[in-house]
Amino acid sequence: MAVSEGLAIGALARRTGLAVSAIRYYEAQGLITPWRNAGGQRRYQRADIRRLSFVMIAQQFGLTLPEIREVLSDLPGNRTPTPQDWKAISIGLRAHLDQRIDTLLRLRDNLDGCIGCGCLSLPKCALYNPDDRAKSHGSGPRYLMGDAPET
Amino acid sequence: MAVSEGLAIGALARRTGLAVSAIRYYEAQGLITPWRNAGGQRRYQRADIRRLSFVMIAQQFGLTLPEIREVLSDLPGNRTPTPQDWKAISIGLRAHLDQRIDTLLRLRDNLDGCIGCGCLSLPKCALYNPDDRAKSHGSGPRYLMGDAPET
DNA sequence: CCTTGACCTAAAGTTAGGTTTAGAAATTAC
DNA sequence: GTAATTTCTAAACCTAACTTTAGGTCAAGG
Repeated sequence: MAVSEGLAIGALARRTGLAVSAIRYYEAQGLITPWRNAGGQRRYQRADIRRLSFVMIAQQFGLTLPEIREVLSDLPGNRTPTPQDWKAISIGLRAHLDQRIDTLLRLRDNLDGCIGCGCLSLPKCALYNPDDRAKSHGSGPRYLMGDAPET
Repeated sequence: MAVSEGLAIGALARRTGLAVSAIRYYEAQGLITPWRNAGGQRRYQRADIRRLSFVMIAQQFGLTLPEIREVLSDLPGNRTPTPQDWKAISIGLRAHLDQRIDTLLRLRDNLDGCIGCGCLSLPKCALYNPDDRAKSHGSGPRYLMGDAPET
């Protein structure tokens, strides 16, 4: 009941909408660092609600958990982040998001070209873009190639 | 050597850039249907190069394999797809892509608002958008909520 | 004919991001 | 003070999209 006892994991879960198991998992991934009370239970700061909200938003933008950890590492470790701190890392997110949008717009333009020519798989097809790193994660084929021009 | 013996799986792999194992996997998922030669080996049509190229492109757009199978089911089964057939299903892809882009643009606008206010996690924060289905697949938290206004 | 390389199947392994389970200990509620 | 919740850890399980492995078979070159 004392003011500075912090939130239990269940309370944090209710405040963020995350599952308790997800919060523990994020801790294992280094995204959040609670302290322990006398009985060994995790206790969280109120600022951690915001931290986890940020994690969820960044996931919507397609960041992996290691990437999010990286972004969060720019927050000050020694004090509660201020709105300015959050603003700073949000600008980084914005850059990431812009890049994803650009990639998709490029894909769309290329697809328009392909719709026009009906090709989809010719070597000259603009959808041949080996450098696209917008894929969700770890799977999928290596590159995009195609047919010989005839056929 | 005969004209209509079809491509062996290794040849198809080289033509598409996919791994042999991936092509077999796609078959198991119903994305491609080779026939078998006398010795039981898979043989593919030249049109399958294009089919697999389409699979790869659709994956870049974030479609799952079941979704891609669904899209491909609109191709004629009884004959080799024409450029017009491909054009028709590419237009469907285009719609899917447009929707993804719209979602990201909306997220970006909301993030801009949040950068402005420095909030990121207030209930009134526009990033609270439970209806976003643009997430890559099957994982991630349920909804986005936050902090009480103070703190 | 024989060897080598391509191909076969089935099953297990991989990564990301979690969830579920089991059994025990801490907290809270009455 | 006891019962009902929570929480704890560790390990197993889950899905998607593949890859790897193991133990054989097929096909092509010399």
